[in-house]
Amino acid sequence: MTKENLYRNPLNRDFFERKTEEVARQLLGCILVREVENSLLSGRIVEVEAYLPDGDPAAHAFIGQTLRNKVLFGQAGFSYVFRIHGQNCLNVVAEPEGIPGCVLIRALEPVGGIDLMRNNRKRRVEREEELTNGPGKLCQSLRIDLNLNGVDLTYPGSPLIVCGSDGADIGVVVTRRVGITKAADEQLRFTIKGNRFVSK
DNA sequence: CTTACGATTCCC
DNA sequence: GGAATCGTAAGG
Repeated sequence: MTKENLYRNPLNRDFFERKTEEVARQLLGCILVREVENSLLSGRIVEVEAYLPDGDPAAHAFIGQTLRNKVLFGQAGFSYVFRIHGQNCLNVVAEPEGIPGCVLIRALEPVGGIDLMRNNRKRRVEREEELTNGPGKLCQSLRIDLNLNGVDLTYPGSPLIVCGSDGADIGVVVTRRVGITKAADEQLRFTIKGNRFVSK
């Protein structure tokens, strides 16, 4: 399969309809592809965090369904985009319908459209790592905002999809989640070992 | 309507 | 170390 076709061939919904932690691990190495104005911006997922559907005080679903988080309670394989501290964050919905687990995409290794990513950033970016080594940064670089909340990431025609891993052998490191105050001790952050695009 | 609050980023 | 940032939820 050519590279071009590979990046337009998203994962099936079955992939996402599993335990949140399992989806988080398996997402490492997968390619996030954003289509904007006939251009493709893409990156390999190198850092994620799981937010569990039950008894996880740090999860947005913990307080029950609201207008903001309702997509979490729907089908797996959809995007959940929210804004915090003036920045956007991208999540992928996991688990069968009605069970509100999700995976936060925290960092990417840029694959395609790197010049465009630089243009999309508000600040001038020198090092390539700074383009996508944080949840807010990668959303800026890929132009992901609240308009992309609730997008079907498994539909080939979507402006945002997730494609399969290239199959490269990776080591996975598990740590505590970062940047949160509640349930911060849970070992729910997964990163690709040694990858330089993992956030600091 | 008002207010408090972050799953962040950037600058000093 | 601290300011900027802004949509959301909850309370008056």
